[in-house]
Amino acid sequence: MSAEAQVGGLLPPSFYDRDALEVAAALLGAVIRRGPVVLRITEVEAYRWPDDSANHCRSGRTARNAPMWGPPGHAYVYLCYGIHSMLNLVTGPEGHGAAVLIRACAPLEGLETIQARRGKAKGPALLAGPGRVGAALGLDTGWSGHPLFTEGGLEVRAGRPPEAVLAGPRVGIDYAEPAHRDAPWRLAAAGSRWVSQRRGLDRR
DNA sequence: TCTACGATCTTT
DNA sequence: AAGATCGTAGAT
Repeated sequence: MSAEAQVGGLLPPSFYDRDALEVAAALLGAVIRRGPVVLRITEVEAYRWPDDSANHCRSGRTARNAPMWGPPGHAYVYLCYGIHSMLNLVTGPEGHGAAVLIRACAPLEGLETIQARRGKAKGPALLAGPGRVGAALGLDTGWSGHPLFTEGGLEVRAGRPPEAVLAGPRVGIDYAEPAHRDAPWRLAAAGSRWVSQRRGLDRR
């Protein structure tokens, strides 16, 4: 069976219209496509609403996080450390500031394009780490707010979920309150090579 | 306006 | 252990 045959239809906005942690779990195994590049999601983090002190929306609406407050099923892309374009998928009803960060993917198609977009970057972990996912898809902040359920743009499609899932604390949010910093809101496909910073993840 | 720093990744 | 690299948010 080809990789293409495992790719389902576009996920509708209703798919995203629930708690970010639920959506995160359901997104493992789903497929992201932009042009020739097709990726399978292997690692995600939920940024929930309300009551999540690691969430970009924790202190209200800003120009940057505006898409997170909007309707579900849209991209939220922001620049991190001046270098990395981070892809999030907006969840929950309009008015809730929640999203799922895509942390890692397995490449299905478009390896040549991905390779070209890597530039001089080295290392075997091609798509482990949210910065690399953004780079592989050729994203920048101009994609923030883009719908994910329309043909031909940035598409998210149904896929086959993993057999087992790992969970652990989210990465890089030491500033959050302990309850949120330690919450196991990071999920990954067990046994996948395409998972970043494997430490701290346990079978749930 | 100014300043500190971040949901990162690589190299040393 | 630290550098690259810059937009954003909160303070002034």
